[in-house]
Amino acid sequence: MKDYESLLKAHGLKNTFQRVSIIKAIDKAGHISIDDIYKEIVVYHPSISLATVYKNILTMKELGLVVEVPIANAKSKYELIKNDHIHFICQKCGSVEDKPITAKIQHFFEELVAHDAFKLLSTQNNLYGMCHHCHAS
Amino acid sequence: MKDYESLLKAHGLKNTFQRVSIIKAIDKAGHISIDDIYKEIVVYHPSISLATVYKNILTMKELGLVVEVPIANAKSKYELIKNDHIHFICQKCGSVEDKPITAKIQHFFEELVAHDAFKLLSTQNNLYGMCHHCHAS
DNA sequence: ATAATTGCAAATTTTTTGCAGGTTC
DNA sequence: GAACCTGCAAAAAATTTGCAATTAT
Repeated sequence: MKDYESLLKAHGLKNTFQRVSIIKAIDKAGHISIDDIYKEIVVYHPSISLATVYKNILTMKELGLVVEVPIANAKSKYELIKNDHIHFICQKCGSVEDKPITAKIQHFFEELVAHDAFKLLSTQNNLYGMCHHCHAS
Repeated sequence: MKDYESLLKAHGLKNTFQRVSIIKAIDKAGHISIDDIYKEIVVYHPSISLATVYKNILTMKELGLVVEVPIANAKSKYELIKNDHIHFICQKCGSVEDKPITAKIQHFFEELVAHDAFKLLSTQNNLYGMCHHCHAS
């Protein structure tokens, strides 16, 4: 991802410095909490308000630009919209990594929901444990 | 589940009316928010305090008796500990249903983490969409 | 009897809101 | 210039804490 301005425009949002900063922070981190988005931006743009981050995350979520990743025993993180995937969540350091979902699994999910007449829209698959790095230390 | 007293004892917790009520509410609902646990108990035990529910959910979570089910765009719900499974989450009515995870999926996850030297402890798989009932109406 | 647990009230933290001034298109 | 956005401060909501009284073992 690079052209954040177009991304905003495509979703009917005005192009502000604050918004570009928010998207940039999410894109850079991959997965990041609201608080951490704010902390990152405030360094180089001290006048930004936390309320602005909250408002924009809400808007971007509603427009489907950003997706909330709720995490057990932690605050939600946010990611830019992407295809369904699997999260490796380290319970020690809190890191979140994406892994591709295979067609096989996708298919399995589709079979599962079909059986129940559940209309599937998206999936979130969190694998909790310890990342390589934390496990080694 | 039926013998809530033994469940508490097994986790080293004293057997109080409040705790049994909390576990009973979770067991009955399957998945329920802290607020709703409180609302359900206060009807027949008006002196219970919301703080007690909070404190106990925290304790039970730490002891592994109860598991937090974080949900995108909603408050976390709680369930009694059980084997890993899949959640069907209706984005209209908020209902959560459990579906068994198959050996196929388990196996897929295990292969995936092995490849990354990630130490897998548990999984949470949320399928978001619309349940049969809401979809029909 | 002892240690744990509860309920209350207050404190803290998190999130939302209203609005005046500023900015984008 | 119109509609949209921002920052601030205040409000509301959610969660945690301290402590005296109560309860379980």
